[in-house]
Amino acid sequence: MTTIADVANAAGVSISTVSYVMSGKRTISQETKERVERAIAELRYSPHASARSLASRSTSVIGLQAPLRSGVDVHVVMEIVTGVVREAREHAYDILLLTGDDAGLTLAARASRVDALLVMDVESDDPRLATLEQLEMPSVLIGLPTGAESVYCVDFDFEAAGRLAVERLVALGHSRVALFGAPAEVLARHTSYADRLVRGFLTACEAHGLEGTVHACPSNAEATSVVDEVLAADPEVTGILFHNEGALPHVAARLVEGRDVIALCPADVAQSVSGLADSIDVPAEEIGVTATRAVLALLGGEKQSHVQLLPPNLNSATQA
Amino acid sequence: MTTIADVANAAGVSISTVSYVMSGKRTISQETKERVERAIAELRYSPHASARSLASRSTSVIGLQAPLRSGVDVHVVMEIVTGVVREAREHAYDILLLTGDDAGLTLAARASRVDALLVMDVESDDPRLATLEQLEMPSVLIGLPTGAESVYCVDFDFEAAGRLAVERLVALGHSRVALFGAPAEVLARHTSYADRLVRGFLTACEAHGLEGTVHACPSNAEATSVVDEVLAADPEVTGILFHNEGALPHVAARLVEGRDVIALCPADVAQSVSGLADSIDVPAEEIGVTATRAVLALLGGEKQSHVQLLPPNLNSATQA
DNA sequence: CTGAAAGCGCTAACAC
DNA sequence: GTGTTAGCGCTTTCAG
Repeated sequence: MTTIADVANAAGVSISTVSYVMSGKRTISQETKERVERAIAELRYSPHASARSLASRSTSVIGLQAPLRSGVDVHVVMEIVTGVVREAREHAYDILLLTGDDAGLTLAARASRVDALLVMDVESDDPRLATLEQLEMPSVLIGLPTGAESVYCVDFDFEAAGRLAVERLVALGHSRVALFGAPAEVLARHTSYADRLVRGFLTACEAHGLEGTVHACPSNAEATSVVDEVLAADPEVTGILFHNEGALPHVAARLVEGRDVIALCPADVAQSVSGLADSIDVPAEEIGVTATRAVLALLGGEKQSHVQLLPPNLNSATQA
Repeated sequence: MTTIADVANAAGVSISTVSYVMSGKRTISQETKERVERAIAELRYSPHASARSLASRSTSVIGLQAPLRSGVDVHVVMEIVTGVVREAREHAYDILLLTGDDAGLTLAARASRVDALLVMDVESDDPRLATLEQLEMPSVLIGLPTGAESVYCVDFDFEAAGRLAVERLVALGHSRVALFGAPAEVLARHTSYADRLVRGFLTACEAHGLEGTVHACPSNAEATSVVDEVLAADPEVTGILFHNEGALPHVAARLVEGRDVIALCPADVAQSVSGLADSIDVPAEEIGVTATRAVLALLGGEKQSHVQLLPPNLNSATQA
């Protein structure tokens, strides 16, 4: 293992000079700077992460709690994680994957393994909020718990998306609409995004004097029976907001017969299903990037708003 | 921040005693042991990870290179990662998520950020093999590059799965069979598992004197046109091995008309699609667990075989 | 513009 | 059975 001392020797300078060349925290003559950089390159030196964090009291690691639990939309999760990792690496940060429970956060934080925390799969009344408070470590939620003013939150604006969808369906002339959403288990634990979508949807229905119903939906082929039942029970439902990427390919065909379906999912998924009226993109990777930027800003001591919601956009099929 | 010195003070012992109580590396009297443990609990002490790794020259972190690139089967990737994280945590190891490129490995390894590496999305002739060699860090591939005797590899035995499927189709009486597999891009870069499945499939076809063809398949609704074309061009194809989880729900219906389809995918996915002849389970989470165990064994200095392939099992629909 | 040296919090000899 | 102490490799004062 080559250390900073090896580099100092090779370059004929002191250890601190090498350190300062790397950090740029003090002015170095062009000449010594080059000598040091050459030595670094020749020796393929790269500083020992633990030694550095011990001395500097920071790790350049962000802890990420990603949902490895059932019911979540794997595709979206993966894209968010991709965004997080990409943005973090761009700023020389690494991502430590934490387990989903409360202990995952606590362990990483208390052992000073990470500089900050990024928490996914947030529930409306999330038990981890209290934990985060205690840890007093910079942290950002991907999601939006109810009445959370103190924490930092980043997410797609599912509530606005619900409203937008209803407004579009109204414009298309529908008077009975239905939301097919997350699996029952996700709704049952009041996952933040599912709650907010439902709220936006129902609020808008009320505002427009529509009848709107909400239906949990399994993420696989079983979705077909749910859809069939609902539509059989109420054939007047002609406008549909569909928010379940896993189920979509199974039900797309029977859904669009004489109806308008707005799919809420990543753009590529929507594209692969034909016959949809419109779609609203879930910008998953962008969520990850934005959340990571928020964390980095926090670490940089920048002030910022506590809640950042990415606005929904309607992709009109007729315009394409 | 509470340090080991605080604990030592509170318990009225030396810091080394505290250290030894935690590691169990020397015998401690029951009494002092309890005093120390009480102090640890009261102070909520947890050792500083960087300080520990600096002194002990090990991090308790495993670097994981997961594929965040297109074409891969997100569902399977997620399950593998789940298995990895779970097994790692069970042994007090954390997972650092590395970017997919060559630099990701090198950076983490040279900075001593990790004790070992776990590499996913392996290609038959993977450029990272050379890199890994140089790094001389314990590492395990999830996949099986061609002619790799020196590295450690864990994976599902896709080649055997290909043979097994053909044998089953033969037993069902088919004489013309087709494999619908990974997207073209995945095949093009010779992803290890795709290559091996094709090899097993074609080998077995030859052995049984069958005509077998292989077709790349997009992971979305576009798969339908591929399937339609192939089946239109050769209506005699009655036995099918389908290895593309993303495409399966789109094509299942039209595929099974008068044919037998064996799906190669995680059990829950297969279950949600009806009308299949049989399925072969891809035990994704188990792959993750097994690979992690291999890494841990390596770290523990245990000898083990270089290649571990999980055998395929046929789930007969008729037996269910 | 550069060096010397004091820690960062822990592990693991080396003492007794 | 327990304490003392020399590092681990780096950052950052303090001193020129």
